Amino acid sequence: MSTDCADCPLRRRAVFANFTEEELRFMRRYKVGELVVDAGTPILSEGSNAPQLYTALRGLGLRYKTLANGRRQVVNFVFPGDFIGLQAGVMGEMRHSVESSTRMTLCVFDRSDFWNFVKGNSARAFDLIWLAAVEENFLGEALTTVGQRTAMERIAWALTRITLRARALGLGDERFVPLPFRQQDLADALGLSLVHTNKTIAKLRERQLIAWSGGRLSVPDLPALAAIAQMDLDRVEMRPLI
Amino acid sequence: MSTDCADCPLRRRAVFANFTEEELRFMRRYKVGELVVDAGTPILSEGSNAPQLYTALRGLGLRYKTLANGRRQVVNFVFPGDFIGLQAGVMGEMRHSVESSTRMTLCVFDRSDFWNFVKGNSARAFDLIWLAAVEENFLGEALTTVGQRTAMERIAWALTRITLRARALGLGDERFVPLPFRQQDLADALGLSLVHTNKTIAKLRERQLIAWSGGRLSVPDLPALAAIAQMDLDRVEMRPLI
DNA sequence: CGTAACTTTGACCTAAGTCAAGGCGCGTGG
DNA sequence: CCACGCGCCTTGACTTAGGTCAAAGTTACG
Repeated sequence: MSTDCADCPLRRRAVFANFTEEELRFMRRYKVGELVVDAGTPILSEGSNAPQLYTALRGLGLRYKTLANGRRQVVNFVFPGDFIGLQAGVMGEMRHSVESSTRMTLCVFDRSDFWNFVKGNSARAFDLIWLAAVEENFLGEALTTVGQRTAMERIAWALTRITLRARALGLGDERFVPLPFRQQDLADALGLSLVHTNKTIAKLRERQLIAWSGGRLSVPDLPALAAIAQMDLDRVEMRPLI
Repeated sequence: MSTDCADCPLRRRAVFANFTEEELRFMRRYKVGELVVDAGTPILSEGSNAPQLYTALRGLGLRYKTLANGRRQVVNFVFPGDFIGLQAGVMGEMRHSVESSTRMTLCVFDRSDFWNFVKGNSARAFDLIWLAAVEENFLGEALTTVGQRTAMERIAWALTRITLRARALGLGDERFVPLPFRQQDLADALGLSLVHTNKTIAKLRERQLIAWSGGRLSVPDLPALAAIAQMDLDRVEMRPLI
């Protein structure tokens, strides 16, 4: 059963820009359905010329690239509100794969409508540029993290980022945030080995800076964690929704 | 003396999509001038709310981020045709700095016109999305490189990418490609120390795979270099021009 | 309950980092 | 005109953060 855009679970969240009635009608024209996938399902794969684009509505996932030698780089984590398939929409081919880490609900669009979508509503076009710029910014930060920070700093950075992102979306409660990823996923995101990731997490745990088990993360003192990561906690940004 | 868009040095290059007369007129409306800067000049800086946006016309530069502890991550190299300041245009603030490595010529736009620009021409809006998606794709690849490849692979990857990019733009000749960056820049782009970068380059030189001196790079056997980097040489992409 | 998918721990190894000393080309000014 | 200084590249000796291997715990679940 497909939800109407007016009842989209994301619209209620404060992070997302508000839509007018007219904008809502416009969006409704492009939504072709809803997709629910189980944890561990491939959604798009690298090199594929996907006919469908998505917006994540519920659940978490991973974006990753695979090398010839089998190593894997997790490029980002997918949260509700993320647009999936921009590269396919614009370049005709995905350059990374996307897979669910929990059960996910996705809002489905047709790739063939992409151009009309951009043409038909310049506010939405602007939002897509915004989304792409935010992603670009994130990847620049991730690159900086993997290129310049120590293992301890990287892990602190990733957990801080995830906590911020999840809280902004109203996921979890004031104590816990959902973290359904495996340590291997985190390791692959940060360019670390699984073993070293595990040992570094253990250190953070000993120092009472985090508690992570059963797919839930608790960060009692976020500024302290952010300080380890050498990051500013300032800037929080409003995100547009596609 | 500002060149007219019709005579833009980039339009002649085959990589760039062609403009109609009408599109040309539209672009001309937004160009407010041309800027020439010497090598080593800061163009935009992280955190700044730049009033001007640019397209690189001639010369090469660097995008980079600086950490609290002074370490620097070079996020990308700037080539002719690159749009500079998208983040400022859309988010109001740059999240990385840009600096010239050679004398550069830049095409100047007003940030305040950005919204009208997007609104006034959906083909240009589409191009901006494209540009952002290409950058996102590049950063994902760079992240994968820094996260998963060895020092030797990283250097081979970077030099292959640069050679491809420069050749596509018609820079240099069939033998040499301009490479005005310092080894420190390359090291900062790849998350390696200067010393290790130098020693790795020396190995590639011994094996006759590259020759780099005097700001010029020669790669006699690109497929061999690409093979070391574990990359596909397939996909070459048409780029739009702003 | 069995088993497969994760996490944890310990012992050992190596790719890459750090430190330090030269080298080399080039521009400037005595 | 040459020498001094400065920015960049090169090389060698030594250190270390993080990787690899291997084996034992823990969950989650059919």
